Amino acid sequence: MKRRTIKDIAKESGFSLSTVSLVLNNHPRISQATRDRVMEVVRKYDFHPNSAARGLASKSSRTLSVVIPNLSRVFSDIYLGEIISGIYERATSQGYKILLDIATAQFIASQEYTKLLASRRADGMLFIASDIHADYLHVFEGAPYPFILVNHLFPGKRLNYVAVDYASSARLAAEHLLGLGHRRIGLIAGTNTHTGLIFRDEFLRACREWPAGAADVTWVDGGDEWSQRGGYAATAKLMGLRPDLTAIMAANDRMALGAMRWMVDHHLEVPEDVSVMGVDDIQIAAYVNPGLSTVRHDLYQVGIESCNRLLQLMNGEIKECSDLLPTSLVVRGSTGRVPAGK
Amino acid sequence: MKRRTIKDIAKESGFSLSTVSLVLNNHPRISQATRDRVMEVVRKYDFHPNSAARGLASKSSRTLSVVIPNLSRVFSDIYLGEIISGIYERATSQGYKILLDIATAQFIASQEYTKLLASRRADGMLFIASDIHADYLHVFEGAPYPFILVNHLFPGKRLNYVAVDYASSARLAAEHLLGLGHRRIGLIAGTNTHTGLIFRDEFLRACREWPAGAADVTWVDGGDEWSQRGGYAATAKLMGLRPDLTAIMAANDRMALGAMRWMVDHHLEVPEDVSVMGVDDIQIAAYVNPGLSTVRHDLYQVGIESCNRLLQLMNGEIKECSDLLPTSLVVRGSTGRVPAGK
DNA sequence: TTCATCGGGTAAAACGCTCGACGGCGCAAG
DNA sequence: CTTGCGCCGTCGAGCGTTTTACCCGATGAA
Repeated sequence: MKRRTIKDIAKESGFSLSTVSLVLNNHPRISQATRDRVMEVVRKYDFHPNSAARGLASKSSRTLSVVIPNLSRVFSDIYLGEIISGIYERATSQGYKILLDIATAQFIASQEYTKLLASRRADGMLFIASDIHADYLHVFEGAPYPFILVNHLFPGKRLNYVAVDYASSARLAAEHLLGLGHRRIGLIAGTNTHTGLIFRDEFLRACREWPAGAADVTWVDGGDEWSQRGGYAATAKLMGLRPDLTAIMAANDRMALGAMRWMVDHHLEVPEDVSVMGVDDIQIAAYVNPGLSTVRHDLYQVGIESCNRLLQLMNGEIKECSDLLPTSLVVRGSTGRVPAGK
Repeated sequence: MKRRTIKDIAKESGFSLSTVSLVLNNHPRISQATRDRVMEVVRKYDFHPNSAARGLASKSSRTLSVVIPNLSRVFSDIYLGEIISGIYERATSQGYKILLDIATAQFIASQEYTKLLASRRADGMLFIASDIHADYLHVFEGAPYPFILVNHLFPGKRLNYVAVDYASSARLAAEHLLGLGHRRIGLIAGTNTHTGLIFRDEFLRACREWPAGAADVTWVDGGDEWSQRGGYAATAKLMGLRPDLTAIMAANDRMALGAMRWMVDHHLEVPEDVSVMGVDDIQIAAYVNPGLSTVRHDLYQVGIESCNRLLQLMNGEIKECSDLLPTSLVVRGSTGRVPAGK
């Protein structure tokens, strides 16, 4: 069966090639009557224009590249799911498709991130995969291609980004704990991303400069995967170092859940003995017992916004972008006033 | 900055257009000397051939469409992640890219699944998103396009598929529990997929026909999301109906974890009071306490194999495919002999 | 010496669509 | 009755590759 082309539609409908093309692209130049006649034939043959030909002629692939990290359990991370859903929603609504890539060693080594754009396979790129070591991204400085770092940023590099405001999260969290009277706090940080470092540093700063008296913060690394396991191990370490801690602050909810689990396993009550706080407000945070106090990061919104910005970059509406999205405190049962006499 | 084309490379290297093209496609026709001369220029300009033009001329997009379900927390399902990783690995190794789509209502309603292939945006489709209601897939019967159902199947429809052998899983699980002496078993089934139904029916059959005496199986639905929450609720229901159950069989590990959680909350020991068993062998199954006995489903392999089959379908090596992948029993601590006197 | 063969390269016709330039026609204004 | 202008539609020149013939010169056999 021969594949149909726009030519067949033209012949059958009695109009010219160009007319059919214009109809298919909803060009206002064409009258409703003509449009109807053409569409009738289009529908009759269930015709769909060849996208390669379209891409070639129009110089646009109507495709966005999305690069996700190569963590073993990457998909199990709700974090990513939310972002991708947001991106998908936005991209689809604008007629764009999503080309998915995983930032494997191979992907990086063969510079696929450049090829994708240079070969026009994708019109722009949303990079969710960066950690602190992604120096190769410097090729995107100076914006040779529409490129956005999603929920990450590199201080000092001129790379477009859309991210949650981790510094503000750190402040909200610190103020909450300090306000409850905590002065000996354990911090489980993520140090393999710049956003993680920003969070840590701002949290430490806020605790140091608290008007009602500085807090004593001990911090440890929660591991590169920001996982429950990592949080558990980090908590063990913290409590070993400082058994007198009254609060644990984890840089994300999953690590916080690990911390809570450690408390249960060691017969410590949350928040009576130790308060535990996370960041992100993942779905399960509301369901654990006690509910996890956290700072809400709207990752879906990050996805939406990144995609928006990328589209704007692509059609020249903006030249660069460095958005920080607001966060908000979510107080649940896992944090409480510092125990009397502690 | 003008975009370079193959023409520029031809001019600069002193060869013809066709020669450059042949070089770029590793055609044996060209001598090593020529190849080197051309590649030198290619590298000098960091040239990457336009993929739309390629696609148009070669009639292949070198892209595979992957459609995933529209569950709210779909990405948090390790199940999907494993499959996609497998697909990605295989596709990439063959020079194919992945076009990701989510089976939203919109996606279905606008028949994107057809458009994608008809417009040649993708050369083939891997459909992971099907549930029992996906009747619209009938358009793929008779193989108008390379299409494979991943880890699902529709009895009675001639649709290609690659799936884990759920019937064999059911038998392995049943034999394990029956062999331990259990005769009053609660089954948490998933009924929104055909594979789920196959599992349930085969499990019931195996229990009915057990040589050493049929078991009494009570089954309930675990909910459409096959989630921990669903498993928890289903367990509550089962234990309400039949407080004398000695074993709970869940159609996947996540529901089994929900069941174990219910036991903990109700001060029942696993497996001393009640044995609990799952299916899939997700990563966490080995880490819970006690370890979850389960039937191992190698979802990564399902991804690899589906992609393999799709590629074979695409280049005509096979005409259809209905693969069932083997499963194996994994015994951990959550199942034990039926309690004495019960 | 002649001629078939072959390795290695080239010319040029697709591939199927977009879009800017162009033009015919009818109607209102001059 | 011209002229000008808008509205609708058409012409046709690309877009950047792939790929099928075809060509040419060297080589070896007859």
